Amino acid sequence: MTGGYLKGRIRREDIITTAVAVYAEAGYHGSSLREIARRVGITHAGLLYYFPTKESLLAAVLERRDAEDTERERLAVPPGREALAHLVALAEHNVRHPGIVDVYARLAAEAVAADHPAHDYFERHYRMAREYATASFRVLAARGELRAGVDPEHAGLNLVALMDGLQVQWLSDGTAVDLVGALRFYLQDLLTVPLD
Amino acid sequence: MTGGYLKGRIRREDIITTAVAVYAEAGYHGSSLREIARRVGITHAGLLYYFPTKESLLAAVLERRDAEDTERERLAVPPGREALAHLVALAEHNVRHPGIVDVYARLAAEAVAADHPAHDYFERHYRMAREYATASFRVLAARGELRAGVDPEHAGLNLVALMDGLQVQWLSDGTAVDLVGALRFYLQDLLTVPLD
DNA sequence: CCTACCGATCGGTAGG
DNA sequence: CCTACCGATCGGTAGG
Repeated sequence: MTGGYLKGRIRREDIITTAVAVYAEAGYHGSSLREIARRVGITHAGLLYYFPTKESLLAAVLERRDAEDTERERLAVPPGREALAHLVALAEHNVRHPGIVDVYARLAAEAVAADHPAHDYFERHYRMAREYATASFRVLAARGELRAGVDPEHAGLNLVALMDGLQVQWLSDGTAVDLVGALRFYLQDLLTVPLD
Repeated sequence: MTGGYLKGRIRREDIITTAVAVYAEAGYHGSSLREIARRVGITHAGLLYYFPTKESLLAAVLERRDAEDTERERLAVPPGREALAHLVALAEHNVRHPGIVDVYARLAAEAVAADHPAHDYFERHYRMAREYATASFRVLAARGELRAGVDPEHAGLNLVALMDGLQVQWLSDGTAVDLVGALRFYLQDLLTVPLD
């Protein structure tokens, strides 16, 4: 009777995917379980059968993102020039999928509040992103591929901040902001060798 | 009988100041007129006597910010090296007043949604900020004070994005992020003369 | 500015 | 998974 389990797993994934879309439109606090459930085609009480609280659904959304990110980035490419090039590729991917960008830009801003249920997640997320970026610049510096005077720590922090900030402006007005071009310019300007 | 008008004006300002604080904690959609009114010491119906809708209060908050910014920045310093140095000073000021940073980081993220009441405000705000930054880099370039190969347009967009992104990380975890140092590093690295 | 109220919506629970 | 419900809260209005 694994059929029952399979159906439940598919339904759970369906709910998470729908939640991502609704969070993108309304933020976490602005989203309702009833709206998410309606799009899935069940009642909000039915949704609570799968996720017992609103917060537990948010946790599941963030866990999925972590799983995807870990698979795509951290394990796939060690810190270095290639990792930075991959980051540009990720930005290109995101530009073609605005929904993904939207959710995390909104959640990150909501979660600066210390009592937000996703606060710890984003604090950890940012710390790891900074360390990964900084490590990449250190590798470049050791190979003499980093322009003289560039501090890996500052460059790493600024890279993560830049990606976030570009996303907000690009979401606000996509026609006025060349997200990928600006990111590529920032990175190439720091290197003494071609980025890719 | 201007006393009545004066009292009303003071009360209005009081409501706006309180709204800024509540928006910082809960965002715009997460804030309630009742909570803002409670802190002011009136009922939510009383608040609606001064601001007939929730949205009209948000508009008043943004208008005040515009007035402050215009006075402090646009008119005071023409685009150029000094304008960039002033931007660092503004960041130093903001770091000492986290509440201000908090509201606008939250609102900007909420307002990427096209139907958000502050959407147009932020679209305009970002466009003007980009133009001001870009103009500053153009002035530097004309004087030979911009490092070779630096595109003023990219540098301007990236400066605005960087400030936004740094603010979110700094709000998330103030102990781990040197906002002013990172901003100063970014700017100094683009110039061939001392920033200040 | 207040009291008193409206319809709508929220997250969550009981019981099946 | 659903029906039916709970207490709480929301923005806004009437009438003073």
